[in-house]
Amino acid sequence: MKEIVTELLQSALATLQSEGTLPADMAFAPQVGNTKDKAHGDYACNIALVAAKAAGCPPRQLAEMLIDRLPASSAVDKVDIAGPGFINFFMSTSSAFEIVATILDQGHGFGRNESGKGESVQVEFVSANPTGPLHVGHGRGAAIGDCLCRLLDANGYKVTREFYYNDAGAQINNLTLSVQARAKNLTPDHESWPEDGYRGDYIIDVANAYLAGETVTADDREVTGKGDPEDQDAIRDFAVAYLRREQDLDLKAFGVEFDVYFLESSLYADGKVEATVERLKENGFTYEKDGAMWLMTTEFGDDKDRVMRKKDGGYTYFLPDVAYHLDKWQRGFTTVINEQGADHHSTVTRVRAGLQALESGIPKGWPDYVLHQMVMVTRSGQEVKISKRAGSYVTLRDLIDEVGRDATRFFLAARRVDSQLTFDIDLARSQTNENPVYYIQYAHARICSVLRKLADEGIARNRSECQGDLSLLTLDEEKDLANQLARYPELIANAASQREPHHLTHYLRELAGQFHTYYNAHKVLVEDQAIRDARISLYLAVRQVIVNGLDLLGVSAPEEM
RNA sequence: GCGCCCGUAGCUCAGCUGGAUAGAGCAUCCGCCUUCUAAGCGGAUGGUCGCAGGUUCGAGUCCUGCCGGGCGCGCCA
Repeated sequence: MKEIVTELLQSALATLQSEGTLPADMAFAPQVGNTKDKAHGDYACNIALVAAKAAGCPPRQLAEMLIDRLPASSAVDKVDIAGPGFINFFMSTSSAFEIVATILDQGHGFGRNESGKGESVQVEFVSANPTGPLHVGHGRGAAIGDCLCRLLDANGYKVTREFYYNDAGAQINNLTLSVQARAKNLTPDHESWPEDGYRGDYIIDVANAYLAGETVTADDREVTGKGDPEDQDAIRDFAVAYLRREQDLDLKAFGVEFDVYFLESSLYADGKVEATVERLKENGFTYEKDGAMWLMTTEFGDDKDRVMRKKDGGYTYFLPDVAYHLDKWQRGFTTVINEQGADHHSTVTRVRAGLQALESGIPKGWPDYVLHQMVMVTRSGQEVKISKRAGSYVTLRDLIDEVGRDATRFFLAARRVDSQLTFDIDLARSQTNENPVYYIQYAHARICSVLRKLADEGIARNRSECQGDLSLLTLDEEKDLANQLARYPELIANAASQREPHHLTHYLRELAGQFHTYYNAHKVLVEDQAIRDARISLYLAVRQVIVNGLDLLGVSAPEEM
């Protein structure tokens, strides 16, 4: 619909250019927007204000000339000039409902497009260290990352979900020492408790399982506890496997699946870390100082150079990170999105700098980052403290167990990634209209309920069949609904390209609201069968879009509540 | 101190690449079930968009400086 208006305007602009009113050597791209106020019609365009200077006449006068040159279209009822020179389009009622047939025809495909042309995109998200269960912050990353993947898929991209498993380095040693300490029955207040050790109770569970000789089976490995509190290698292997299994279970409970688990240790095993170091040295961006090897990241916009190899010979986390991203590039991903917590934002410049220093033809701003801000959890208006090191924190699993997967996913994806998120447990649990998840699901269930009622009367409606004369749909609520439905494909395109999944939650809340309004104001199962059939078609279209939208969020659409 | 993010109704938040009179939900107040699920709907109240400048036909949106909050500033990740 919006495309039609755009085409009409383009035609009129071209005419004005050929007439010499507008310069022929300039390009004019009319922006057609949705109106906020119905008095302004269905669509509005500001091109007359934008191009007024080029035309050398007042905006309103230019608008008038444009309107005179708009080709005739049955989709447009009326065109007005308003305010300083906006062109308002009032679409015909009949054209507004064409979307209903389109939706029912396309079904689950409605809203999807092929703009990605099958390009391979990799999204890395969660990537939690195997040093503890996933917490709410990881949950936000999982909800956003997974929704982003679904959105990209809906836009015709070939998506690879990847989890970077940091199974080497200092934090793993720290984990090993912590489990060892617990295996020796030490408590965090003991004088020989490891400095910065993980104090959480889950470490006790790991230690006990290790001592008991339990066998843990994670998705990619199976390890049996050796039971020897002195064998650090055995403890490390067991602890990593144990926590990896826990995270697998957390993610499964959340309904998030990854295509690739990439092990940091494999970068060492495959010589990719060394190769990266060599390359950086060859390119002349390294130097020795204070017994360490530094990378000249300041050459690429960092505020200071960074240590890449420590005095003790080990690498800092960011060197393997660079090797890892080179590997991503070499695997052919021209678009890579890293979804992380904003507390890691300092890595962005570093990793990009390291990649530039490789001089491997990687573009400057590569890869993309989506950084989400912190999550605060509240219960009864009180903040529930999250402190991983201290061990008293809300795990993702706790949340899922308490409020359910649907509400957890929805709430964690419902805010702009840029702003901090308050997760209100009471709200997420509530089964009232304050809770957007239930509100939306209820709209879906209501439609299903009406269809059941209809079926009881012996009338079966195929979920994808458009029946009835849509021209009988003349109510304001019906047109509003149709317009909202028509907006969906554009929303999917924008949410993906802007990497802003939260738009989806807001859209669905609005759609559900409009549906409830309509449902309450007008009965659908009316005597007049022609009207009934047309309204049911509209219902089916609403249901389809709710299903499609919730699916992109990974939230279920129950048929009854 | 430096860097990044945020500041919109009493509360939680939208505001789509600057566009018309700034929008929802909750809370508060007033209404609606002999009608397809009241887990719902309608109406009312509620704002100097943190503050001050600047850019332009037009700024919640862009720029600068302050104020307030979060995060980061490791040879941790």
